[in-house]
Amino acid sequence: MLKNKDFFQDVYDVVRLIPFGRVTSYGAIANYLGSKQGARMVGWAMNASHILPDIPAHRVVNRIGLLSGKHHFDGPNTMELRLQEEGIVVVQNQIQDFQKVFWDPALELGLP
DNA sequence: ATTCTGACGTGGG
DNA sequence: CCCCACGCCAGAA
Repeated sequence: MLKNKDFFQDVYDVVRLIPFGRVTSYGAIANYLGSKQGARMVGWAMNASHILPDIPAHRVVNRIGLLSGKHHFDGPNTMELRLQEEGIVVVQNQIQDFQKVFWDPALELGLP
């Protein structure tokens, strides 16, 4: 994956690769794309992703497994609901067994 | 042009 | 444990 061509597009590509029932973090994606400190941009990319289809933004949370972006979905519980549908347990915006469901692109896909 | 604000993360105190 | 400052960069005011 070449970095800094279309950062947003790269982010979308990675997000699309997140397997069903797994989640990852903004920082993990940023790290995979070579911008270790660019986690904020990943969040910004998600913000713009709501227009695009097939972007499972609900599978992207912050580094501690907190649903920091739930307010950007249709309803206040949409994100949590989608995760629950995939078998992920969420209690008060916090993903349970976060380590188990965590999917690291740099680890699973290999460093670019 | 300048300033501020984030769906973040790390490090220091 | 909590709080704060910094780095990152795209948009909005």
